[in-house]
Amino acid sequence: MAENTTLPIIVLFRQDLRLKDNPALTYACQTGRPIIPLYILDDETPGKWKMGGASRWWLHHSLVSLDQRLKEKGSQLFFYRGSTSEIIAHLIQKYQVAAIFWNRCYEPYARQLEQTLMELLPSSQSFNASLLFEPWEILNKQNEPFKIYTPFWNRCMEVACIDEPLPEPRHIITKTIKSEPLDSWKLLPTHPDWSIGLKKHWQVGEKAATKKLNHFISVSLNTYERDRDIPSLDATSSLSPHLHFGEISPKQIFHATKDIPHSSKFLSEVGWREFSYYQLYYFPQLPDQPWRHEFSKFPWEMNSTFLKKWQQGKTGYPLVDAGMRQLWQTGGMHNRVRMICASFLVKDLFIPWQEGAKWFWDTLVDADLANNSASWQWVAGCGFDAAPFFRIFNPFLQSEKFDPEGTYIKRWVPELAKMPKALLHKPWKISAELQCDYPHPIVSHEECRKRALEAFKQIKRW
DNA sequence: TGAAATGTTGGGGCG
DNA sequence: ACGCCCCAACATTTC
Repeated sequence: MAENTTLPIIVLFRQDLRLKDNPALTYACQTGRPIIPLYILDDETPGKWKMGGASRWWLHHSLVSLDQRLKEKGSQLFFYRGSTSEIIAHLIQKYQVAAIFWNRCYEPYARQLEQTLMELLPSSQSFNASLLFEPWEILNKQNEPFKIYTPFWNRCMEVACIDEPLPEPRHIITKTIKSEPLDSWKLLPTHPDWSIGLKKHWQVGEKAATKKLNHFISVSLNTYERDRDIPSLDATSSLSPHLHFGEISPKQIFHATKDIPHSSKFLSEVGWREFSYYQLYYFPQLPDQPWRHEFSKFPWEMNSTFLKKWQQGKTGYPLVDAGMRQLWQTGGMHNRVRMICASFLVKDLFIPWQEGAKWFWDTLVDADLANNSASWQWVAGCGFDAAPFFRIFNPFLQSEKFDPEGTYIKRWVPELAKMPKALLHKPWKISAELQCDYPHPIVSHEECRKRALEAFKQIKRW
């Protein structure tokens, strides 16, 4: 019996919401079969890591944008909600699907799902679209996974045969199926609508991502190394949410920047992203369990009052509060400030890093299981190639160093707008007459530091 | 991709 | 002139 080439292929979109450099889509089109472009909102499979609020806001706009892009190609995106494997099983039955094509994800639940899909329809194919290197391609001389970033990235750069990004398909022959209305998913907040700040700060979608990359290359790439740690400047790329949702691929970024002088510092940050995925691949418990075993008995203490003050940006530590408010209002936070806020939660407030990871998961538009988990473990000192635990940030010194004029602090903490800049770094010295609504430091950094070091000494002896 | 504690050095004030 | 002390500036060690 001749193969029936009219049977459709499902292209399952997940964290690859783009047309350019999308191998699953491109190779599905090349089969000549009709395509069913599909997005499933799956709140069941990810367990406790179902998408957070800020991500859902982003997702809504990204899906609208992808649907629009597909319509330019004579196609459209179909929407379903529920368990991915159940929906796919249903669609296979109903439409006699020939195969499922997808781009690989690396979250433990996603890998398991992909296995299930492959069993459902063994003619299916998966592709690499979100990493420069597959985790299994990069091993040390003993054929084991790297544990330290620098040799990992050096090895990557030796291997470096990174494919040119694929062009977007010219035309997409589509099999039309039933679909749910995207609005019925209620991904956008309504009562209250907290997304106003997000709207002001971000443009979502593949075209916006490309534009942002080009803008970064022409304006900020050559000063990136110098200015990247200064949070009042717009010196970083801000590509992380676009990367997370796959509106742009690391290969596109790599090829657009690799030959530009002074791009290596920036590319090594893309390398850290690769390293995070690598960690999650080889240690799937990364989101929950400390990678360094001795940390499983670290005496962190949950304290809901302190946690709440940290979340609200009311700790009395100006740079920490500025960061946490930037996060709440915009869904983003400058990288250096992330490290300082995270260090403060873990080493000053003494709260488990997992609590911080949960909050970031819900509030960041770039919330990404690999990056978020690996970065929190890095700060807490328990991850791969982590900052040694005893490296404890002093938020006052950090603001003196990286926000000397208080520009960033004043932008996000308006109560302090009229404060002399010296006091921003020494807020405990604020006199009664200058005292505004801004809180007194809720803890003493000096004492917290001592407690943290003492606790670290205890777990080390074990 | 720290910061504090401790150690060393060298200039200047002073008897 | 000299030794002594003080302490800032820098370096090294420690957490």
